[in-house]
Amino acid sequence: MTKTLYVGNLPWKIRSEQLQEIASEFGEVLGARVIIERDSGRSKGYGFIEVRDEDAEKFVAGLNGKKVEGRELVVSEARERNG
DNA sequence: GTTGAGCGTT
Repeated sequence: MTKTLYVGNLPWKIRSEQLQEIASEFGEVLGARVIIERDSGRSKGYGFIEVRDEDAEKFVAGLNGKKVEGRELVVSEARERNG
């Protein structure tokens, strides 16, 4: 089973592939997705990662507050899209 | 050439 985590406070330059590499140091990242504005092509400054449900707590503990490009990431379990 | 709390584009 997998769990989706919300990742906020991302630097503007960060993309999905960067996010996956950053998160991969805490475990296996099954998927990463940084929200990019369709109009401007720039990052919204937050994204989501998909990880093992059993590893989700480790990602939250590791990524939350992690310094990336001089900014601390904010990680928590993502909300449900249908809600 | 900018900005900074939040929860998902085509």
